[in-house]
Amino acid sequence: MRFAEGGADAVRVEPLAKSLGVSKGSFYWHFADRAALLAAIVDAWERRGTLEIIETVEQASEDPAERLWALFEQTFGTPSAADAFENGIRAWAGQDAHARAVAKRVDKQRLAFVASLLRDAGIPKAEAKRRADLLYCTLIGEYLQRGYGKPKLERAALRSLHRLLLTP
Amino acid sequence: MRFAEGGADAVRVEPLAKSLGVSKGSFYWHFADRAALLAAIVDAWERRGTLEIIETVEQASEDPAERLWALFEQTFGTPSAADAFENGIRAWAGQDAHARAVAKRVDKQRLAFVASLLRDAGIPKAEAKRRADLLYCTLIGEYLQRGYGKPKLERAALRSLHRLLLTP
DNA sequence: ACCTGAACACCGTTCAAGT
DNA sequence: ACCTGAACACCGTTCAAGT
Repeated sequence: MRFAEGGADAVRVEPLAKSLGVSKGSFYWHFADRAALLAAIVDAWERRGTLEIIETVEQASEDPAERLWALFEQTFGTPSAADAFENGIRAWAGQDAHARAVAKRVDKQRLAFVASLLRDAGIPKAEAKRRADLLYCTLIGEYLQRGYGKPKLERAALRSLHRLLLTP
Repeated sequence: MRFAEGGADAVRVEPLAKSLGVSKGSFYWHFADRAALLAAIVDAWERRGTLEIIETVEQASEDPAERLWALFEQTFGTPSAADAFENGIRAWAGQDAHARAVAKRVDKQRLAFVASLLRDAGIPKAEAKRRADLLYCTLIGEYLQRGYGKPKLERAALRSLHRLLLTP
């Protein structure tokens, strides 16, 4: 999808219509306007953006520390188009109310999950929340950097982070 | 500046010319094209984006741990237009070669500075580098979230991070 | 040296008209 | 129910012509 490459501005109706071999007028039968198409893209992301990862992590192990590591591998692991998608959404959330609402909901769910993981690993509740926030910032910062360069955090850095987050 | 609000796409020559009360044709006397204007914006950011912070931090204290805290206050402190500017640059670096080159240079300089701060605080070299990467990811992740919501990391989270980063 | 105005291309949007 | 084609607005870019 174009969205994963150039973000919201790369989603243009005339080129899209051309690549589908229809007139651009036809686009307006399917969507009210360009904003509606973008909203549909954002909505699709919301559906995929939470449950998938949580399920994988919960099936990975029973041990909280191992679960945290499984989460690291799922999210910091091999770069994919999903990273670029995240960046596009967040950049666009700065300008679009709907994208903003969706991004906030997704963030909230993910943060709650990470915090519960850390509590299971024995970190007190308030500190678990703070560390979840830290981890989440680190993750989306890493994604942002991947958008214009190589992955920044290799395995050794992730192992450090894993250890630091579980420090009593 | 428009760039701090909507990023690179918010920088348009016709509206700019209109707001300056000149014809848009006149714009092309001062800049080769829109890309050249954006390049100039990015270059100005590069000049401000490194030295300022480093100087402030070095004057703040002699003690490495206090210096690290001063860095936290400088960078995670009160949100400003500079945060939004960072986001705009990084988003655009995904699509523009010049912005990418500048962003990488800035990242490199800042990371070297943070790593040296951590080494001064007694963290071994390789681990200092890893932790610098972690801190930097966290910072730009925080900035990205500020683009569409309230600051995520409050003082308590920052103090946790400060302590974790200095853990032997 | 700096600006204007007209021209063209590209894309978003609308809409009457077609099947 | 779905599509076309023409029309209009907005903006990037060029360029001959003005001062």
